[in-house]
Amino acid sequence: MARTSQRSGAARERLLAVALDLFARYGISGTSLQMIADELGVTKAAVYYQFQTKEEIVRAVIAPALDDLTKVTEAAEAQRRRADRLETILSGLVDLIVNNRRLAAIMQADPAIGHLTTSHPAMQALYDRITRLLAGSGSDAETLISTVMVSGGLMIVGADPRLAHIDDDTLRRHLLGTARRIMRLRPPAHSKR
Amino acid sequence: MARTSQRSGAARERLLAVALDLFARYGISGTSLQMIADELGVTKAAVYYQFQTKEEIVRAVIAPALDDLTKVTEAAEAQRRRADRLETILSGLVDLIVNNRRLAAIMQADPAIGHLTTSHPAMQALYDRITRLLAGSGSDAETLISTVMVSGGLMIVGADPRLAHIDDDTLRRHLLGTARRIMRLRPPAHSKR
DNA sequence: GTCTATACGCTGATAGAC
DNA sequence: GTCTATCAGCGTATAGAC
Repeated sequence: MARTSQRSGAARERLLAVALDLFARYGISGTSLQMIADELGVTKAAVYYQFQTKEEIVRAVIAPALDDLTKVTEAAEAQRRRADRLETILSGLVDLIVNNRRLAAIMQADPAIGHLTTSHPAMQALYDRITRLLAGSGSDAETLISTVMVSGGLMIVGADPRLAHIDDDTLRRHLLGTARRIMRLRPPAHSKR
Repeated sequence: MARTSQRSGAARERLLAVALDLFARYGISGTSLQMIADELGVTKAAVYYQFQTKEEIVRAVIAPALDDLTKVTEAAEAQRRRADRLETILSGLVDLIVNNRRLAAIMQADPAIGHLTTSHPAMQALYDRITRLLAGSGSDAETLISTVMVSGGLMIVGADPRLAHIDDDTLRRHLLGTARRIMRLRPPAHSKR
C-alpha cells in the first residue's frame, strides 16, 4: 500500500517545505524538480520517489489551505440567513488569504493552479459552492460580476508586493471592509467591531 | 537593420493571430513554439526567424492593448480634479478589458506576463502611474488595498468563464459600477446615464 | 526575406540496479 | 529509499538552401 501520498515521513515534509519556499520565490513553472532536488541535496529521481508528478507536489503544498477553505465553506453553508452566509464566507476567505499570503501569491500567479482547479472535480465543486454562497441562487449579471470581482480581488491581494508591508490585522480589516462594499453588505450589528 | 520586429510582413501578422488564439486557449506556458509552427504549417525555426524569443511573441501580442492602456493613462492624468482622474482611468480600464477579453484572460492567467511587467522598466513605470491615479498621492493602507483589489478584480473579470455569456454592454456597465463602489466614487452627474 | 536541417542544454518523467 | 541511465519534448541557436 501507500504507493505515494498519505504516509508522512520526514523526507516528505522537508521536501514540501522546500517546495513551498521555491514556489513562492520563482512560481510553480519557474521551479524545476532539479531545483528542489538540489536544495535537498539529492537527485531528481529521489524526488520522484516521494511524488510521482510535479502536480502531486503542488497539490500537497496547497492541501492544508484547501482543507481550511472547505471548512469555511461548510461553516458558511450552515448559516440560515443569506447575510450571515455572506458574512461568514467573506471573513473566512479574508482570514485564509491573510494567513497564507505566500500561498495566495502562488495560487494567483500560476496557471498550473488554474488547471488543477478546473480539472479536479472535487475542487471544481468547492469552487461552485463558494460561488453560490457569494452570488446566491439568483444569478443576475450584476451579482455574478460582483462575485467574480470579490473572489478574484481577494486572491490577488495576497500576492501583491505593494501590500507586503501592511501588517496582518490592518490588511484583514480593510480587506473585509472592501469585500463587504463590493457585495453591498452592511457590517453585522452583532459584530465585535 | 530590422533584425526582427518593426517591419510588418503578412507572415508576421498571421503568426501573431495564431499565437493570440493559442495563448487564449492553452495559456502562454501551455503553448509551445512547435504548436504555433504546426498551426502555420511551417517548422519551429521559421517561427524563430520572425521572433528570436517566445517572450518577443508575447510582447507583440499584447502591444496593441498596452498602447491603449498608455493612452487611457495619459487621458486620466490630464484631468484636473481627482474624481475626474479616477473616473477616466476606471472607465478606460473597463473598456479595455471588455474589448480585450481574450487578452485579459492571458495576462491574468500567466506568470510569464508578471515577469514581463516587473522586468521591463517602461511597463513598471506605467503600472506605477496607474497605481498613483487610483490611489492618489496619499498612500494609506485602506486606499492602497482598494486600489489593488479594483485593478486585480478587473483583470480577473475579463478571464473568468462564468462571465463569458454576458454581453459587452452589460459587462461594461456593471464592471464600472462595481469598480466605482470599491473606490467609493459617486457616478458623475454629467454622465450620460 | 523566408524558410529547413540539425543540434545544444534543459525539462518532466520512467525503468531498473543497488 | 535512492541511485544511474535514458526518454521525448521544450526554448534556443546556427548554418545554409532558395
